[in-house]
Amino acid sequence: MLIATWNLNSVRARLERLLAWLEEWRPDIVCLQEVKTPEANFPFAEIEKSGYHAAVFGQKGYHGVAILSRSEPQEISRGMADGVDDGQARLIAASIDGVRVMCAYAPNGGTPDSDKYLHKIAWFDRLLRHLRATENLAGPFLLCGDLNIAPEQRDVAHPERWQGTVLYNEHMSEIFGRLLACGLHDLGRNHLPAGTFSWWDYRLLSFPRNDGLRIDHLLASPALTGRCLEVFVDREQRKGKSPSDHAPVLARFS
DNA sequence: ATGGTTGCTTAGCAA
Repeated sequence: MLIATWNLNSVRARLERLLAWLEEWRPDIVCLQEVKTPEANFPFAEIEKSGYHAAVFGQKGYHGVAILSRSEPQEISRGMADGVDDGQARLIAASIDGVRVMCAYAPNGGTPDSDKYLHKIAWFDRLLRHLRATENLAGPFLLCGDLNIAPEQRDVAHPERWQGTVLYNEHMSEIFGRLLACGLHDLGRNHLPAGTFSWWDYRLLSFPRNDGLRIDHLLASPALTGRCLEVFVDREQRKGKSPSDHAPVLARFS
């Protein structure tokens, strides 16, 4: 079983690339972030033609998440259902082939002194409550997505330059640690060598310089962690004509 | 210190 997470940065701007990539890897489940479209404009037909179901939580212009799967998704839930509505589509979950899969796009956080950063912190507080309240972390569970946190020094190409940013600082590492304290395992930490990244800024020739961060994650419950055979980043998808600024992260399970 | 690049939507924001 192959499961992937990919911040596409617009599903419509990168549909041809996505379809070719689905054909290349035929993953069983794909968590997409930043689809940047409401459900009404989501390319369901093209994706279904490729043999995939799509569960979508969309929004006009910004954010938006989706789960693609070869088997039909069950028990789809959108958002956190905690009475808070920040108007941002960042979370969708579904049960597929006996695995509970949650696809998340965490707030970026803007700058450390901004309201956006406070919103990021509050969002993770809500996510942790939501996880504990609604999901069975004792079963096969996977939290995938762009969490906008590089948890450790090994996840940052130039820690001295990134230290203190919204993507890499002690508070963010502590929040990431609280996710792990729920009993989840960071599959990338277990299977990827230090210095493996998933995102490179569009600016400053970041990718050619490999000035990247590992901010896209697959966090698995113990039931799944033991079945993880390998994790890899498909860097080819950061190359070529109009790539996303993120590369897909894939995990293979027995 | 600043700048640099995308996508969505059409000037400016978010990343």
